[in-house]
Parts: sequence; C-alpha cells; structure tokens
Amino acid sequence: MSARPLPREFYDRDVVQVARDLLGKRLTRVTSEGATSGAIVEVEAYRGQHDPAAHSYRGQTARNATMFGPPGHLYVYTIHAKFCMNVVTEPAGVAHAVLIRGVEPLDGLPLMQQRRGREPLVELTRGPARLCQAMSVDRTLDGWDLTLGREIWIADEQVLPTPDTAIIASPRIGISSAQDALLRFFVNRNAFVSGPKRYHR
DNA sequence: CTACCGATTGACT
DNA sequence: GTCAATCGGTAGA
Repeated sequence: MSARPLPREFYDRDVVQVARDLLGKRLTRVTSEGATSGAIVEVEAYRGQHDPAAHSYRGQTARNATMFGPPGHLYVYTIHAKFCMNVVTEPAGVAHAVLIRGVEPLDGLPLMQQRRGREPLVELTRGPARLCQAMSVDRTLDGWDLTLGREIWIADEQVLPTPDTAIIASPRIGISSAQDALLRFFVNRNAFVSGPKRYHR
C-alpha cells in the first residue's frame, strides 16, 4: 500500500471534483491512544461565496477563517455541541470545502468503540459528528495541514473501489437553502452512509 | 451583555 | 415517524 498523503495539488482543484475523488480514499488519524482509519464513503461539497448553504457564504469570520486559507487544510467546526470535519479545496481566498459525512472503519475499531461508548459497528463512523468523535477530531485540529502525513491525513490510496457507476449524487442533508443542488456524493449501498434510508438513493 | 439558532444526534411514540 | 438536548458562533441591544 502506498500510504503517502495526498499532495497539495489534489486539493487545489474544483471542489466537486475533489469531493468525488475523495470517495474510497483512506482517512487516518493517529493520537497517543493509537491509530484509526477508514475509507471515505460520503461527502458534501460547499461552494463558498456562491453557495447560500456554505458557512463562508456571508464572508470570513473567526469561525470559518480556515475555509479562506490554502487548500489541503482541515476545517473543523462545532454544530449542536458536536464537531464536523471538512477538507479545504481550491486556491487560498476561494472558500470552498468538502464535508466528510461517513467513513467505513478499517483500523482501530476497539479504540473507536471506546470513544463512542461501545456501540454497534455501523454507528461508529456513520454521520459527520459521530466520525469526529470516533477519530478524536475537535477544534484544536482546525487548520491542520493534511499533506504532512501525521496526526491526521488522507492517503493517496484507493481502499474501496468507487467507479462512477457506484457514486450517487443527491441533495445535501440538514440545510435549509440550496436544497436543489446535487452536491452530496456517496458510495451506493454502503452501510456507513448517513441519514435514514430515504437518503440512501 | 442577551437571544437566537444550527452542514446533528439519539431517545422516544 | 417526532422531538428535545446541547453550546459555541453570531447578531443585535
């Protein structure tokens, strides 16, 4: 396995292209407690100042500053007293990002179960806030450079086959504007895609 | 300073 | 299916 981190150029592209290409890649998180990893199976693209549903739509604030920075960095925000993680794409100044909503666990399952409170496998990393809890991601990682290959990174490694025929586009979950845009992408029939069943197609 | 609310989750009918 | 917990970010007085 070629577990090199994805290079900066991977993230410095169109946000929709990056979102689709992230499906099936390995996300790894290492802490003093140990390593966890999983295959990305569900993402959403947010198109900055062109997108009323994006945090960055109304300009830069202390909260979303990372989205306005260079590509390849992690944007972590809090919502309903929980954390969600995004990958910043496109050049600095273009506040686009990809929200990671679901991963299929590969390594460190006992550690993830311990952090989540000993739950069924399927509830460990299904949903943006659950996977952050399982992988111990919080606001201290906001702005982290994903190309460094330590702490947290995404490997240039296709651990799940994701041909175009296996990728489904749908409206994004949980937003109140731009509900017609098909900017959510997920792996068809994967058990770690979030939401009720009606969101699985 | 107060008031409102969300890119969510989990418990409950 | 419905609904409340939860708390940091943001806007407004």
